[in-house]
Amino acid sequence: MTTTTDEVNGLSPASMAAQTGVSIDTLRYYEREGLIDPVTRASNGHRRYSSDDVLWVQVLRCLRDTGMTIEQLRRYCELGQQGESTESERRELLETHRREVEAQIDVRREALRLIDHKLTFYRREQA
Amino acid sequence: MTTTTDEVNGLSPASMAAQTGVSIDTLRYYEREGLIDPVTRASNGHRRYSSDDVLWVQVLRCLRDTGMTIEQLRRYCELGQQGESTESERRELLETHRREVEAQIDVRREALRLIDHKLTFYRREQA
DNA sequence: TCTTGACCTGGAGTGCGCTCCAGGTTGTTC
DNA sequence: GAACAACCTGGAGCGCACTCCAGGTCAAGA
Repeated sequence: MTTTTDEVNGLSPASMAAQTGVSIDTLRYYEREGLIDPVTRASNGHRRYSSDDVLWVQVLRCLRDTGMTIEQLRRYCELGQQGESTESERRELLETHRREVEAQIDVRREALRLIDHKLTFYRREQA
Repeated sequence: MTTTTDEVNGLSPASMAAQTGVSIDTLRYYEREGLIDPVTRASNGHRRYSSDDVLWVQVLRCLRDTGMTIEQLRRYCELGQQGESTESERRELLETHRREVEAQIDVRREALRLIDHKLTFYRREQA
């Protein structure tokens, strides 16, 4: 993750992968799928990711990690490209996902209860 | 989910699916994969699920819903079949998964923060 | 000049967890 | 006794999100 002088105009794919935790292949895949705007290139055609790209990929990762699908993310990106008129739809999309994430937390809290119940059983057996 | 008199000796696959939220196909799949002990059969060869089966499938569902893989669940089941001597390993497996679930909750809490941040932005724009 | 390494492209392959299908049996209903 | 519904089996197929691959370009170092 050492930033070389080559990277004054953006991060190399390898550095980007290191910074975001998203593999080079996956970064290219996201770009193909329209989840990342076409990345600027160095003179040799290699990608150079901007700091905005870093922030955006971190958002993507956050949303993916919480179960938003590629399809939904693509929709969200499309709306972003279509300008301000789509803001209310984007907001709705996020609000829907927010409820989804809260539901996921509830499921997991319930799971913890069940696991703890089982664990007290195992611990009793072993005492 | 109406319990017919036919089902005094156990639930039909359809009722089981209704009760657990796990499809008939998936129930068979779990049985094939060793996640459910071979289910008792009616005289015509049809499965009859016991109330213990119901409880167990609910546990399976809970663990699956929180990301435990089929492979891990199979391991857990194998240990269960091998008797008391495996209890400490089962406990470890659950404790590991417990930590996993807590990490999932943390990821989701972070996601909520990010989503809320974005939402305040959209709401400000719209005000 | 040759090699090496990081990257490029389009497209094929992979792993997981189901989900569906064809062809068959059984039991009930008209 | 014909039709229908619910189930059975082994095995094929599917959708998703990557992940890998072959074959190529380019720039820097020995």
